[in-house]
Amino acid sequence: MAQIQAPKGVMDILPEESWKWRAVERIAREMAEVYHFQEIRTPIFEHTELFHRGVGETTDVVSKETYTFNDRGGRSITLRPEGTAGVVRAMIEHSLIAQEGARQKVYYFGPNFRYERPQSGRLRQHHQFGVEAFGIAQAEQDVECILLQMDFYRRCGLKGLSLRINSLGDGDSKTRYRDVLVKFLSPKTSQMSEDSARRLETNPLRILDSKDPRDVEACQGVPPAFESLSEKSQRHLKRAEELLAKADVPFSVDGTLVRGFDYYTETIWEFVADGLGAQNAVGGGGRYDNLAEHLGGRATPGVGFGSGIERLLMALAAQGVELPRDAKPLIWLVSHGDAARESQWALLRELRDAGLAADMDYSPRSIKSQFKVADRETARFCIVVGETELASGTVVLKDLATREQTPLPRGEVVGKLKAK
RNA sequence: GUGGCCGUAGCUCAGUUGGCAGAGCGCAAGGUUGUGGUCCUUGAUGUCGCGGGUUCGAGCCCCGUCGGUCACCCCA
Repeated sequence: MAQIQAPKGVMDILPEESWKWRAVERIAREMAEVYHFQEIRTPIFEHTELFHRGVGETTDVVSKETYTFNDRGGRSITLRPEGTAGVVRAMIEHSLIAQEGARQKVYYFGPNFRYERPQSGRLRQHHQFGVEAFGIAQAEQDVECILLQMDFYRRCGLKGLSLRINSLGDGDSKTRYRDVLVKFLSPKTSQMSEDSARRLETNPLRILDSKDPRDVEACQGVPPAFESLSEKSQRHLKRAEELLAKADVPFSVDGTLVRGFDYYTETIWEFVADGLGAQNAVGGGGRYDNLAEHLGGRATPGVGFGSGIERLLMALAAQGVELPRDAKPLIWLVSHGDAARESQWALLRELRDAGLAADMDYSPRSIKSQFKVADRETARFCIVVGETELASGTVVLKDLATREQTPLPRGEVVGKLKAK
């Protein structure tokens, strides 16, 4: 029988790895809650229309990378390729941003799906930790998100981080910059890649992101985005820079930084980390002041980021960083003889009732083998029972690290271990 | 979607001009019929990714396909 493999580009997170995921998730939740964000969980699929309108029809992610299908009722459904659109939809749907002055700060954790060719740091299912803050237009909110993101990385032990920021400005500034780009690049259309020549019509900002040597050449001397900013947008960017500097956050302003989704306005940013391959961004974000209105809600400013968990773990591994492990100490029950095994089976129940992590081997192996298994399972203590102990109503408690063995009345062992 | 490299035991990998499928690690049992990590002995485990083709004979050559990996594209 042919064996069934996982679909291309997805990853199983096995027990030897899953503890790292839990460590990262724990840190993410702690940081989000310290910054007073609350968790939100939205579905992993939505109506296709949401991403077309929210993320943008002309983005690569939506136009050629979505998992889209008709469900049995004939509705067009798309597996979410990013987290923001669904969160905004939920905010509007549940009237959380319907009132004037409403503010909401939420975080999420979960999978995203993009139909791409897998490579280092790029999968068809990947996971993100993200936050979104609604209702606050001030640059403080942008910087709060950046600080939270950075603290999250630092708490995970990530090194070699660099932060780039830029501003696309409000809607008018963005349109103005678009026109500037078209004017600047149009004479060079013939020297650019076909993709970029096409983007000149559909999504000129994306051309700035191209690594094609022809496009890089064409973009030489391109005017930076901040030259097209309105006065208000300039002030917003200046304020964000000022706040970052005051917080001693190293960053650089990159006037040609752009991001893959159409909804961004004003501040955008990206964190790059050492230890990754060609896909070296661990996370990025930005402001999206027009998105809520664009999706049919009340006009509400918003800002947030998404951070890739796989990439974070990859960078941490490459940097040799150890994440904190929070396993309960394991107690392994060892027995000699059938009667002793029966007795241990009962003790196992008592230990577990007391909330202690305990296990034993149910096959009649030799004592030696039982210890080997205990060792392999990284047990901290063994409780040994044989004929002698059964007869005297005692157990032998062994500390596997020190090899120290102490006989105890059976009735005392649970309490003793609970105290450790 | 395009291109390079790679698919042999659970893992890492050898496998000669086409001629009996291998090693190390891991796993199991034993080395005082009651004590682990080191050491020693013995043992088990394969649809050589899958499907065709060439050949007396294919892990090896050819075609296809699936998967992995890296880069482009794009992004986390």
